[in-house]
Amino acid sequence: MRKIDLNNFQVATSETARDINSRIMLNLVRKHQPLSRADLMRRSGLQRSTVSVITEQLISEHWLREGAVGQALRGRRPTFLHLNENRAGIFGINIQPVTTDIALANLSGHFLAQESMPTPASSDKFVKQVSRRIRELRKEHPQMAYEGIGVSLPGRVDLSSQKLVFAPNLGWREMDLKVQLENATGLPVDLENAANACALSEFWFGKHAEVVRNLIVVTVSEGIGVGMILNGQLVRGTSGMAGEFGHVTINENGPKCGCGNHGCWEVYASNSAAVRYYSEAKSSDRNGKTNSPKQPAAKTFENVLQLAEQGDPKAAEALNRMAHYLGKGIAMLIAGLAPDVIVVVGDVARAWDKVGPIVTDVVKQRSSTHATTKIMASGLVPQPRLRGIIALVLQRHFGAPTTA
Amino acid sequence: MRKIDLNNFQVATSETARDINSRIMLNLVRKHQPLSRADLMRRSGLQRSTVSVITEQLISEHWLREGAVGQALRGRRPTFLHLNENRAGIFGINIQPVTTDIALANLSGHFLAQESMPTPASSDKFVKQVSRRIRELRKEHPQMAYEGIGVSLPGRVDLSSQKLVFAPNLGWREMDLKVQLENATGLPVDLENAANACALSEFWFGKHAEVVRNLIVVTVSEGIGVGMILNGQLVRGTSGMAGEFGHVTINENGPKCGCGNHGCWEVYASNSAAVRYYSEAKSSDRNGKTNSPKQPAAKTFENVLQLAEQGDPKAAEALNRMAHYLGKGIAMLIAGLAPDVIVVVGDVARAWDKVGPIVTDVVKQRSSTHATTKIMASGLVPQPRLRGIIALVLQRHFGAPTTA
DNA sequence: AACAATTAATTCGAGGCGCGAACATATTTA
DNA sequence: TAAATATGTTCGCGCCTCGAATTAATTGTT
Repeated sequence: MRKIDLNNFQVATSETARDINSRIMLNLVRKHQPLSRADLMRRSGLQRSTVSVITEQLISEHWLREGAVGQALRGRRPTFLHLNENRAGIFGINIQPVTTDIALANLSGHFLAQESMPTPASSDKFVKQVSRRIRELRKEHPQMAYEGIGVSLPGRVDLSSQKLVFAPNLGWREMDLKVQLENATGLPVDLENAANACALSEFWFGKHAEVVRNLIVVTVSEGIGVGMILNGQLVRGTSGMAGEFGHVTINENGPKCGCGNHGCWEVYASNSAAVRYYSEAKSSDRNGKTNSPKQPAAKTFENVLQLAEQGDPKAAEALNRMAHYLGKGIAMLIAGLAPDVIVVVGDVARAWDKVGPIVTDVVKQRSSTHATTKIMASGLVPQPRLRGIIALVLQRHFGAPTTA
Repeated sequence: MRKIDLNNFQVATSETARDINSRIMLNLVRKHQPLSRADLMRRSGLQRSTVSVITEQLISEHWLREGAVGQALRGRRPTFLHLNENRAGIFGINIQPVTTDIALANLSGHFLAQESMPTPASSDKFVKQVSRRIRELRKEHPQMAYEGIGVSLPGRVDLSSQKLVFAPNLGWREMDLKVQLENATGLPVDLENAANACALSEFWFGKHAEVVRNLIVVTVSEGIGVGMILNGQLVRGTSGMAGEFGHVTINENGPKCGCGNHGCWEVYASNSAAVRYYSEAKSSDRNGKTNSPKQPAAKTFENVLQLAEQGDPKAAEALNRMAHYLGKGIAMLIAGLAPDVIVVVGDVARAWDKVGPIVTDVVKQRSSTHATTKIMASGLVPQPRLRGIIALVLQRHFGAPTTA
């Protein structure tokens, strides 16, 4: 149960009940469509009359549309209701150090357009290029009602100022991306950390989305990010800094991390770590017997994955070590937060047949508690960052209304 | 923003708005009392007429009572409103391995009675003794309207079955304490883990309670427990197992923990750890030069605290080490969850002048993020477990209503 | 002492909303 | 063709908040 926030509450008006119930109905249609008014009545527990009125209102506001007439063994046939998917067009932007993706999605999270471009060197150029592309896309899809823009970032967004802070991998300096992009496009902009976006993606579009209320996403790339859904909502912490479990110290005397400390989790379990493990194994080989003079170089994690796939034992060993440490960190998350599901996102998910069992083993060995967390690799939801960003904007209409 | 849980939602009725607004008003009075109807109007933003009607209703339901007439420079004088503290009597029971506390509190969290007894050896005896004592207390305070019983436990409570599980320090076997106690007393019973209870206590009665929405309590005794308030509500995780950060591995090769693993955080930072550090230092002395033949024995953490207070260097060193490891774990919590406040509860809080600075140092050294978490010792709220248990029951009436 | 100004609190009609019964519509079965 | 059954709509009732008007109580001014 939530405590009422007396510094930021909202009283109920005469329209509050309608707001609550129409959101519930909208969600029921989203989940179970197609659905008749009678179905909605049964699933919601509202009166037939109430359902009728709310449905009429939602249709007039273009949230729902009537579809085909269904079958019935006896009696009048039901008129099916559907989400009007074009009611809200959402732009999703996924900024990563090298590449930036832009997508246009509808209410169902389906992409109407998707494209990539090199990430501009400065935020000014970014705003210019992206806003031009968005103007063009709007012209190409004039039938949509545009809701807003969601941006996934490889860093943290300060909650109060909505400015980008702490994004070491991106060269941009602290800046007000939100206001600039809003001014350039005329659409409302929401910023969100990439790990949080992935968590939202799994939470709204994942296969377990229907039952799970506590879910954690671990994004593994050059670093490690954690996005947490607890009690059915995103955990952002003070000023949006929550989720930096990647910088929890695993070993004080470990290698130095980009954050300035030593032996952070991401130093041991990120893609970069696997590459390091591989090259270390290689060089130790050179120092000893050169039993494999033709051993190929692995400059990227992609290489390591491929080599492991091809049966290279050193690459497999590097993956093993990475998986081992991944398991340690995940064990920490399970002990402390006991989520229903932990989803691993990133290139490593492609080798989950090898990595997954090791992670599970390490976790099993360390879990004394009765927690029954499922660990799985992403892949069910393609483009998790973009999808999550869509979900972020989606929440405005499908999320629980803010009452009290 | 929360996602609506379609497996467990609540539609709005015509009374929903009243429910929301009267809870808001109840909370406003709780925080700012005494308060006039006009004050409530200004603070809530509701219409004067609405405030008047809701006030009348809350008075007729005995939640509020009218008090003195206030002063005003001009115009009619306001009639002050107060919480009717006796509207709800709540029994708080704090079970610990050795001692069990029973308290009777009113709506304000003030104790009308408080007593202790040795913890019974079995749950059957516990139910018998406690329910008899509660019957007697009810007779002694016949003016109260009794709301329920809250029980703080040194273990985890399974969310779905509401049974006590995973309480290694308590000798009782897995059992249905809730139902037994409800049958014996006729009052509704809520069970909660002790760390969670402390978190609730700080959240509802602590000095920062008015502004903070993300708060973590670390309870330090024989083990370490963590209670988390995130997004203004308790995080219990799947089936109530969240918060076992005490069993996160700090050092794989460390001493064995009661949970079966090695080198858990609580092996390094609990009271028991400090006692171990002290006795290790002592024995190493014996092996070397016996420079302090009269060095006293320290069998309990209490001893270590006293010795450190008296200037014993070995005891101070033991506390230092404990503080150091406490800092490591707290740094993990800050990196991952970025709460506004972390409160340390337990005997160690009494030595916070020595322990606090060390903890802060370790955290500062490790925090690369911009999180601005305050770390403090408890002490502001006496009897945190009992108070938290009161808060747990309090939430039924003062918490946000469950809408959608 | 009388009256205006000011603030507190109540009253009352209007409009939004959900409830539930009655009614209209549509289809199958006897 | 009539009864049975299911979907969907209409309408009056009661609950709720809003906002204007009204009553109540107090101070300052003339």
